[in-house]
Amino acid sequence: MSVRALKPLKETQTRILDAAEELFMQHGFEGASMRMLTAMAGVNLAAVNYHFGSKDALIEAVFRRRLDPMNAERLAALERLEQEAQGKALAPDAIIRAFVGASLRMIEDTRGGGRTFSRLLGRAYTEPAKSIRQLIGQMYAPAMERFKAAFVRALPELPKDELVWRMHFMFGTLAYTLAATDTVQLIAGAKPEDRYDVRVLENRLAAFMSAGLLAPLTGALQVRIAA
Amino acid sequence: MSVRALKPLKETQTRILDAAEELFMQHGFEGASMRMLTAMAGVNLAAVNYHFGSKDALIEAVFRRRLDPMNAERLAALERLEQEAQGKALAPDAIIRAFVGASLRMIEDTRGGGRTFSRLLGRAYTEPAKSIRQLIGQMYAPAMERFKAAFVRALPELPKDELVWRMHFMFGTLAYTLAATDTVQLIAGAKPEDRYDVRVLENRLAAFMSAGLLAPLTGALQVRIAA
DNA sequence: GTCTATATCATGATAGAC
DNA sequence: GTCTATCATGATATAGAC
Repeated sequence: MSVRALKPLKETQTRILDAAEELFMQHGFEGASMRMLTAMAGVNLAAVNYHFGSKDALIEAVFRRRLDPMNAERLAALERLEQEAQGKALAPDAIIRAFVGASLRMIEDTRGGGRTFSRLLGRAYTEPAKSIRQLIGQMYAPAMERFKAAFVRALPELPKDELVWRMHFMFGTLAYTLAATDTVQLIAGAKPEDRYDVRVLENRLAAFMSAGLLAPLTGALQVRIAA
Repeated sequence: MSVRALKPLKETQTRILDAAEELFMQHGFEGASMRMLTAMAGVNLAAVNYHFGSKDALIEAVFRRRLDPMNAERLAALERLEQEAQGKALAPDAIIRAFVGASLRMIEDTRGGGRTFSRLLGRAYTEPAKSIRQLIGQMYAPAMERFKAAFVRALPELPKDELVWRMHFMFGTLAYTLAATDTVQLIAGAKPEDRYDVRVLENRLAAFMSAGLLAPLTGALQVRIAA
């Protein structure tokens, strides 16, 4: 056994990021103080400023650590679908699953903190602080453009602005589901210690979203198309 | 003109509530300090504690002022529908509109602060502080029970736990839409000063939600029904 | 890289004069 | 009811020893 094994298993930065993830999720970005955070991580109060520069920079690092790989995974899934389709239009349901799957798979990662992060992420979408919403918006922008283009090709008859709204609705459904994973499973009668059955949840979500995305254009909506 | 007209138009409590609504929406509950808040309201720092007792009690008052009438309106709309139907099952779309309409009508109220509150409300659903989610959960509970019962009668063939999930998804769609009213209209190409066309938004939302609620049960979901 | 100690400032709450 | 003044606490950030 090397000497390193006696030291803390994780590097200081990682332990700070893990603690920050947990505490930002529980108490919000303003509610979680650097004192709470460094205490949980088992590091000195000054360590955050040394390694990250400031609390704001730490917040950005927390998101970047998970979001960059997640969006890369999303885009890879979409590109794989498009290659398999060989030029044919994709099924909307498949596009939805490519987008949603990356988020849901993170819920399963209880040990690595992915589940904690997914709840944090769900909350961040409606975070009051403009800087945080901008930050997340920037990280998502490239993936969102690609998925929008895929939906446009899959649903050429759906008006573009209607598509934007429906993508927005789908995003809200996902965000809220991520944020409230604890609440839902209680409502649905599961015990807190139950592991999520992510595949069933993906089926539920995809069914709901697909139907909503493909909803008929009726009434006042159709008037706008005629015009 | 009476002497009263020369004094501030609104009572102190009201002005505090209005300022709190605005600042809680912009900066969150922890981020908005009592100093910011009393400065905006044009009242003394000590006024909050005098009139409400504490910051937490103020938060509760902010929600109660709008949420109690809103849920009463919701329930009244549902009961009116049921009376008109004279025992027949309601259309799911009509139930959805009864629930959603009360929230959306609040968006139109730019002058009275309803729109500000609706954005605050959308964010509060994913608020980290447990006390606030509990507070809102309690205020919503009676209405939620009644609407769930209405959905059960309208969709007897839909399994109960599936209904709970779909109500959850609908709630998320609405919450996110309320929280991001500013973002969406920019995405959709509207100018910030445009007033919302709430009837069109209600049609969009109802179309999406109805389709999602009535989505076919396929694949893994159907396995669960057979079991 | 890690620690202690501290600077500087903002917070929620309250006591007590008016 | 409204004000001023103040308390006790906790916040982020940093300087400087080790």
